[in-house]
Amino acid sequence: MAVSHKQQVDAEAMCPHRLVLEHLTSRWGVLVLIELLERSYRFSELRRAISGLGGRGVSEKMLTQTLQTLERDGLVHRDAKPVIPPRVDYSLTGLGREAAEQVRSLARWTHDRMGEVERARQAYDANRQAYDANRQT
Amino acid sequence: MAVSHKQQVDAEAMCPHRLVLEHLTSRWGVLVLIELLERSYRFSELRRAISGLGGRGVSEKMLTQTLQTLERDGLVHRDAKPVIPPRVDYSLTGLGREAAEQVRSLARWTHDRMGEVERARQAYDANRQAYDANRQT
DNA sequence: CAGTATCCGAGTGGATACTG
DNA sequence: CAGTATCCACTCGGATACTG
Repeated sequence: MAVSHKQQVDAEAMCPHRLVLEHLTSRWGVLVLIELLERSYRFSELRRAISGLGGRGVSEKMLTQTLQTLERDGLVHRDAKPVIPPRVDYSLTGLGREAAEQVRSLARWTHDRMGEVERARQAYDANRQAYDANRQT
Repeated sequence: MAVSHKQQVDAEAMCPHRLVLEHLTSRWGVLVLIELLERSYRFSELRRAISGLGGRGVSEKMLTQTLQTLERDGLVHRDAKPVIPPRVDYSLTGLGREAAEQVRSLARWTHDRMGEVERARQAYDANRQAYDANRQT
C-alpha cells in the first residue's frame, strides 16, 4: 500500500534535519551504514552480515524499512537487477559515505572508551546502592 | 523505586558498546549533549533550552531518564547543591565532551546537507508516484 | 530471492499528579 | 525547583504468511 512515509515520527513540528539524524542514528541505520562502508551488499547478505555483529538479527521488515528510509534520504543506492531470481544490490551514495564515516567514527569512539564507561557505571551503581541502603532504615 | 536500569533495551545479547551508542544517539541524548557543550545547565533550564530547538519539548520524565543514563555512562556530571529550593547543575565530563563533539559534528553535517537530502527525497517520491500510478491500470 | 501485508505484544515516551 | 510515581496512547519492531 505504498507506505506514504508518514511512518517515522511524523516530523510534526520538528526541524527536518533532526529527522535525518534520527534515520542515520537509528538502531539498524547505524549498522547498515557501517556495513555498507565496507562494500555493497545484497539484501539477505546484508541481513546476515548485520546479525553477525552481535545482538540478534534484523527482521526483514525492519531492514526493508531502514533501507527505504536511507534510500529516500539519498544515502543509499538501490540497484534492482531484472533477473530471476531477483537480485538487488545496496551501496552507499557519496552523501551516504560521508554520513557513514562519521557514524563509524562515533561507533569506534564508543568502542574504544568502553573501559571508562564501565568504570563510571560501577562507581555510579555503587553509590546508588549505598544510598538506597541507608534510606530504608 | 530506584529504577534498576534494566529499562533500556536490556542489553540481551547485544555488545555493550552498541548500548552506549544508542544512549548518545537517542532522541534526547543528542540534544542534551549538544546543549551542554555550550555551558552547564540546571534541570529546568535545560528543559527549556531543548524545547527551544524546534520540535516540542522534552517531558520531565524523559529528561530525567536521559540525564541519568548519560550520568551513569560517565558522560554527564550531576552536581546537586544542598540548598532550598534545590539546585542541580548538569555539565559534561571529559568523556562526555569528546562524545558530544562528535555528535554535534554529525548534527551539523545533516544540517548542512539538508538541501541534497530534500532533493533526493523529491526524486524518490516522484519515481514512486509514477510507479504506483501505472501499476493500477 | 526480495520483498509486501497483517497482526500483535512489549516498550517508549507523554500527561498528570504528587513529594522533599 | 527537581524530581518520582502512575497511567495510558501509541509506535516500534518481531513473527508469520503470502506474492512476483
